[in-house]
Amino acid sequence: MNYTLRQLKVFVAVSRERSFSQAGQRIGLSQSAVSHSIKELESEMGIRLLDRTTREVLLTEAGEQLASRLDPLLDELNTTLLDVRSYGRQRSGTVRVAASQTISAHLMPQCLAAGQRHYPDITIRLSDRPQQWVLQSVRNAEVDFGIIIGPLYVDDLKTEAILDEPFLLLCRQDDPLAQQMVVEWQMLNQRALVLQDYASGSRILIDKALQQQQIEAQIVQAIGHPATLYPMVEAGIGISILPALALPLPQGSTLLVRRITPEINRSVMLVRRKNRSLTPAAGAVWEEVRQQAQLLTQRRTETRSF
Amino acid sequence: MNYTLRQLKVFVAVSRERSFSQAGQRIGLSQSAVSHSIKELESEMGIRLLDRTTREVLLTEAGEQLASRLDPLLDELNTTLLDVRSYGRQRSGTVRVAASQTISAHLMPQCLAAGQRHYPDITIRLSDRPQQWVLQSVRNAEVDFGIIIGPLYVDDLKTEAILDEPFLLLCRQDDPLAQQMVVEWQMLNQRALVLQDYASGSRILIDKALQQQQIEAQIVQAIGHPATLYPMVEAGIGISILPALALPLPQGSTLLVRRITPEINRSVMLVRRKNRSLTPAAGAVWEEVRQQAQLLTQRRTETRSF
DNA sequence: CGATCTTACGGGATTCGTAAACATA
DNA sequence: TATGTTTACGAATCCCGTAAGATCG
Repeated sequence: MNYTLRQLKVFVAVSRERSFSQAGQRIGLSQSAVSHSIKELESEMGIRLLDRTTREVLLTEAGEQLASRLDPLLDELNTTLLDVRSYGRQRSGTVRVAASQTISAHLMPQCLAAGQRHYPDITIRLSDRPQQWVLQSVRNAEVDFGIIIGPLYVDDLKTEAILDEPFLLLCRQDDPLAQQMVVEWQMLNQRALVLQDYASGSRILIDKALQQQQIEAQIVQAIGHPATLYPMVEAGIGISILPALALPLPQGSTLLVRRITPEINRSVMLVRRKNRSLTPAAGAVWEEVRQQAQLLTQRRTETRSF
Repeated sequence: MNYTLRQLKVFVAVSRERSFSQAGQRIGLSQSAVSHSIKELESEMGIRLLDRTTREVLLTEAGEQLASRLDPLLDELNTTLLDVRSYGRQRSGTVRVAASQTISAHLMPQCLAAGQRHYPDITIRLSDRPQQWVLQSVRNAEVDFGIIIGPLYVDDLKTEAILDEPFLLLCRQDDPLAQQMVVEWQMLNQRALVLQDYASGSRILIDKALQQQQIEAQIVQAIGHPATLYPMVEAGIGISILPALALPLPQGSTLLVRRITPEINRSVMLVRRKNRSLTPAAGAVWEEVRQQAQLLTQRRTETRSF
């Protein structure tokens, strides 16, 4: 059986209007096209559906039966398609994002705010977790997407770097290194370091940098949360290395920040399941985060700060 | 919104098969056609419905939603169309036929038998009524069609003559007219006639014939049912004029039948509402009656009887 | 490297509209 | 005769299939 949706729509239109020409006008077809469609539908049904004279168009018994059943069906079909389409346009629902702690604390707040502003109907649920958990959450589809620290190769997920920034030195004002505007990695040799632990994606990058620069590391503390670094350094337990995102320093801090050369960068990366579409809402949030990161980069370039 | 039934069918097929090529094979389309259909549907929906790699095809959230709602809908749509089509092919149900009494008694029995044989699922309900009631029943759609006696012009109904037959003379063996094989109308002048009443369509035709032949009518009895004519004539109350269909004579009758010249014909006509389709079953019965009439004509010609 | 989807493009079927023919009240 | 449907036919569109290209595992 080979019927067309158009034929059915035409038939329903005619059965409502009781006129070929008016039905055609209603659905944007010429009278002849309507006639042809009906004729073909009848031929495929093997039965006359409409009794037509020049004065009136009447439904046959079969036509009556078809029209009465087709009418609500086509309606529901249309509703279904409209629903799905509106779902496609829809920017609402809950979007789950997982991010490591530095990012959660320093990039996400702006993103959440901007997200609320642009998409009032989207609820963003942010989970701050160790980097490895973030990846796992993405793999398990527990979250729509994640934000991690790179460079990092994850070949079963789709990643996109959205921000590049240098690692910086954090020290007290009375530290010898404070004298220089730019510090060399070598100068960190044998110095006591307070670093984040491996829950942070940054830590492994710092390890790699120290190794590459052949610094003998004296890591006196490995901290879980980056905010704890400040009081540690302030207390003179050691100096620290932190990413630009950890700035600005907390209110009233007397610590100093210095560039380190050669510059070692880390990147912030969005990550999501490979070959899987995001929900429309998640897609919107993904874009929002990317834009916020881009905005941050711009602002840094303009002010020549980190 | 401009979606095609084919696109929807293709999508449902793909969502079931989880493969473009297999879906294509299933519904008789090439892989590329499937791809194109899906792409177009997605573009019209404004959202990706399927996440596809070379290894697997997965439904997105929107796709899942669409597929789950579309699947039963298309099923029901198909069922509806099949129902109507089978109704079109269907030769069952009740067909209501109205016929005047002569016809009910002498043509319809064979038609009913043949109808039962050819269409065991069709129930034919025959109503025998005066001619005027037959027409009214057809107009009111109380019956699917009627059978009347003509010639008769009915311009608000559609008529079709299916049988022509002469009026014949009915008399006793000892009647003077019995001597002749062919009787002239003139010979009926001043004779006592026993005729049907005006409930029969024939009566008015006989009146007309008598008038045309300038016969002075001496109608001694006007009978309701034709079967009553025989005992009347047998009893010597008068002679009668009856249509060929009223033959053969009842068992054991001693009466004779003679042609009358010039031959005056009546016709049997099918009649139904103008510009209205018959139900399939009624159409089948209509054809059956016509064929039976044709068969009767043939048999008469072959046997050279009336 | 094999299996699968996507894209490009030519050909064929479908379908549309104009206009004339036809039918009916 | 006026209104509305059917038919004929040229034209535009749509859709399919082949085949080459791209991608993923």
